[in-house]
Parts: sequence; structure tokens; C-alpha cells
Amino acid sequence: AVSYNTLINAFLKEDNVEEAMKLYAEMVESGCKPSATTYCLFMNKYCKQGQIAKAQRLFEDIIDENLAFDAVTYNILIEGLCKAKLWDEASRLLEDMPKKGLTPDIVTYNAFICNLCEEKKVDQAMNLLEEVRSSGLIPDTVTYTALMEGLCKNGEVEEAVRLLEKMRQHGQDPSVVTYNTLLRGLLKTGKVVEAEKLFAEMVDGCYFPDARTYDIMMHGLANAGKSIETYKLLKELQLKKPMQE
RNA sequence: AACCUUAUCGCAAG
Repeated sequence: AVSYNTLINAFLKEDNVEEAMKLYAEMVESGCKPSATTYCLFMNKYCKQGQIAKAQRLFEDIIDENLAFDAVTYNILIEGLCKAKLWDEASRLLEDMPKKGLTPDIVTYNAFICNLCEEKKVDQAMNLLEEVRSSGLIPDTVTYTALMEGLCKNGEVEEAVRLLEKMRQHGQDPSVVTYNTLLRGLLKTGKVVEAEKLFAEMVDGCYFPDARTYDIMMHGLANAGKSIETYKLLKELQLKKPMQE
């Protein structure tokens, strides 16, 4: 079953739903029972396509067929519901988890926080951060990065930079994505010097800037009229060949 | 035990 799941997942990743469905059929035919994970793969795909109704149907199937589900099962649908701005539905599922013997984890909350940030509801997201803390869960790099992104989009870049300090104080290390998010926020608001400082700090900290980092930096520097710096960066890029995605 | 879920992706500035 795991092999089938792996294959189905591969097809879904490249948007080949047809082939994935075929495999699913083959799986059933060969007497291999689809697991909750199998359903989750499709559920996630439907969520990403905005086909929430279909995703919800699959979720119910999992329950009805008494398949062994876990927090991930919930997380996938919650993420989909949040993305579709169906907050009430999502909250309902969150409250449902304990009743099913499941404990919401950081990914569960991150789904809410990330999507709240995208909706420019950073305040609510920040409130959730406190809730997460008081519930005993540890906000992770994803949590902080999402909040930084939200703050930047909200024009609160300084606040985002402050969060970087806070996350460190709480023992969480930034990732390349974290830096990229902040660099982008700084450059978009013309804070070129700060961005350059942060970039240096990133490199000092033994982080490997990826293709996106260079993209962000070069655009930002070029926009600021710093063609020399942009050129230097380009040279550096050609020499170092950053990590591919 | 293994396979599945969340952040830099820009749907108002591009």
C-alpha cells in the first residue's frame, strides 16, 4: 500500500490526477486496501485545487470506513478550509480533534496562522501565536516566518525584524526562507542598507542563499540604483552556484 | 516503523 501511495503522490505532485486515479483503481482491483494516507493524498490535491467539497467528502469517507486517521488527516483539511477562508468550518474541525483523541500540533496552528497572515489578519495571527504558546506548543520556524511575511505585507517590516530576535530568544533558528522573507520585506520598502546587513548576517551564519535569495537581492539592489552591488552579487552568484530548489 | 499536511508564490502595485 505504501508503494502505491508513493506512486500516487508522485503523480499528484506533477498534476497528473488521471494517472493517480488509475493507480488508485489498480490498487483496489489488486486487493490492496487504500489507507487513510491514500485518501489524504487526494484530499490534499482537492484542497489545493479549491475543490473543498470533494475534499470534505473524502474526509467523511475516511471516518465512515473506519480507517486509521491521525492529526495529519485533520491538518490537511483544516489547511484547505483556511485557504478557502472557511474559518468557522476549520475551527470546528480543530475543536473536534480532542474528541477524537487527537492533539492539534504546531502544523495545525500554523495552517491558521499562515492563512490569517495571507488575509492580512496579522493581529489575529499574533493572538494565535500567544494561544499556541499558552497551550504548551512550541512555535517553530514556519510559524515565525509566516508571521513575518504577514507583518511585511502589512507594512510592519520593523516589527517583522524584531520577531527575528524574538524567535531566537525562544530558541528557534531562522531558515533561508525566513531570511528571504525579511530581505524581501526590507527591500520592498527601500531599506536597502538593512537588507544588505541582514544578507551579510545570513552568510556569516553559514546559511546558503538560494536562487530566490539572489533573485530578491538583485532586484532590490537594482531598484535602488545600486548597479555596482548588483553586479557584484551576480558575479558571486556565478562563482558559487547557489543551492537549486 | 515506512508513504501524506504548514512558511519566502506576488489573484490591488509587476
